[in-house]
Amino acid sequence: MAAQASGYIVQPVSKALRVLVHVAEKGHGVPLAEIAADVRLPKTTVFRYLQTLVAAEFLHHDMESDHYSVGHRFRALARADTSLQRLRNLALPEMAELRRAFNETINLGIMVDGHIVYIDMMESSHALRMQTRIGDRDPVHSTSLGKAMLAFLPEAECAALVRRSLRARTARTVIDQPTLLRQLAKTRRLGYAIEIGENEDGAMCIGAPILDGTGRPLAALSLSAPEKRLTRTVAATAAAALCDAARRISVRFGAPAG
Amino acid sequence: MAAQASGYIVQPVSKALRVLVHVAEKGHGVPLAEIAADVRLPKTTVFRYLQTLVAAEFLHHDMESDHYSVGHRFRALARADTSLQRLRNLALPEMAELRRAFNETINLGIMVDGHIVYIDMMESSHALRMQTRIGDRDPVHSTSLGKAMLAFLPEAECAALVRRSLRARTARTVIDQPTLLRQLAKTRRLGYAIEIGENEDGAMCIGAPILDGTGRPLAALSLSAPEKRLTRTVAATAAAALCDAARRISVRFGAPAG
DNA sequence: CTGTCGTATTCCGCGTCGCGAAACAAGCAT
DNA sequence: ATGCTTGTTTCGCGACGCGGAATACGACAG
Repeated sequence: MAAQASGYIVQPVSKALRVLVHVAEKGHGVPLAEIAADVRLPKTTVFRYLQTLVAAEFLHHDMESDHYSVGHRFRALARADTSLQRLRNLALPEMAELRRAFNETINLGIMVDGHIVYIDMMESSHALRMQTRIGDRDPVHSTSLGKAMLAFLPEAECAALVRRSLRARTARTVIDQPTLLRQLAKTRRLGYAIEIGENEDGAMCIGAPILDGTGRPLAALSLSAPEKRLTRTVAATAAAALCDAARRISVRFGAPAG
Repeated sequence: MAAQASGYIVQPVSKALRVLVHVAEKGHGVPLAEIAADVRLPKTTVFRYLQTLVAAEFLHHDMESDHYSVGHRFRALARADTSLQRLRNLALPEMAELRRAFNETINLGIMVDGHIVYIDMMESSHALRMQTRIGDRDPVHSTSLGKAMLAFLPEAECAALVRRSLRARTARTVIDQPTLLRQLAKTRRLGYAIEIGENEDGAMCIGAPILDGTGRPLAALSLSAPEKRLTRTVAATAAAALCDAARRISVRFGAPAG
């Protein structure tokens, strides 16, 4: 194992990972003895690592046969990661096309524990342009991305998020719950969300949700621009284009094509 | 953390996994400080875990921004696991149908470091039947599963595996390399492999490869039965059925339908 | 250029806790 | 029964992981 190099290697961790890799690489359940032999570590040690990995649900222990195999925590993480990978790949060309068509900043974001985080972005070439950095977070209720996802979340989850205290980012941020719910209903009807100066003074934003096969929003696309530049008619065509793009991505995730 | 219960939890491992989970759950790169704060562990400790996780390539460290994100080792494991999951799901109904049609033992196997390992199996109801256990391994060159996969492997890899010293399992095991290569050429032509008493005396086996979108074999299906019971004509129809089943699974993995 | 953050690293001495041989238990063959 | 094989538990030694504090680096402001 190439576990040296940096002097800051924590042996237990390093060795436990070797065990994890070994179990994951075989497709089937493996017994303790075999693992210990293959990884060249004392049975006792491997035993402890396995217990720990099982407790963390990275591995699964089948009591019947005393075999170890990959656990659901590991699978869940993997799935989350690959779906993100996939999302980026599918979204990037659509975003490029949107940027080309409108020359405004296009964002791709997901929701993580009640916040919007930007996972990709293409900037407009205007000197005056909206800027967010990948990895940044914004509140759900003050962004078009957030509203677009909120609107298509299952009733209960949406309600829970709206019920939290809503912080005002600007003078125009809507912090009144009934008002927000009304906007969400409208978003559901139109298929896209709008936000004007609610997150950043002078900026506005249009967002459309990307849904998976079950109808759950897993991300959203948005176009953001200075309020002045987005005339009513441009905004309308942009909204349509965003919805089209978002829908094309959605179908690749199993959403109904209609 | 539900890391108690069993008294055999290794703290460094347990805590490092928490760090891993945390990084993987956010879709984007995370800086050390944020991780440390979120996981409620001292910066120094988290730092060491990160170093270790990066060394094992479970995480990736972007030197530019000093951000940590999931690494390719993790991705590779995840991919391997999910494709196996998928394989089982797709193969099971096909296997059930084959078992029903011929009432012989049907095996599903993959190749792992130069051996065939059985990852699923459905038994015939005959008293005299072939039996392997899930997780068992057999040589590549003495099984129809192995030959089926070998034949469709890229030239170089196939050659490397054939070049190894071939151990004889029975009197009829082919250990002569030219002979084996000739059989593989035939397998490529027919689309399936045959083995008669080469792995187990009195047993014979027909195997067909499951290919992915790139044409690489990722598994194989086989039917195994006592040599006596498989007449020439039954063998022929079984081979055709196996190939059909294998092909149906292959297309689900992106292989050309033709 | 100089100070002041806010990061990521490095140092280092303390004492925890992970280690692994060996003893134990539980199956499953012969 | 008796030998195997497996997983589990015990226990005392001392390596090594720990984390506070000190340092280095870099970004930004004045």
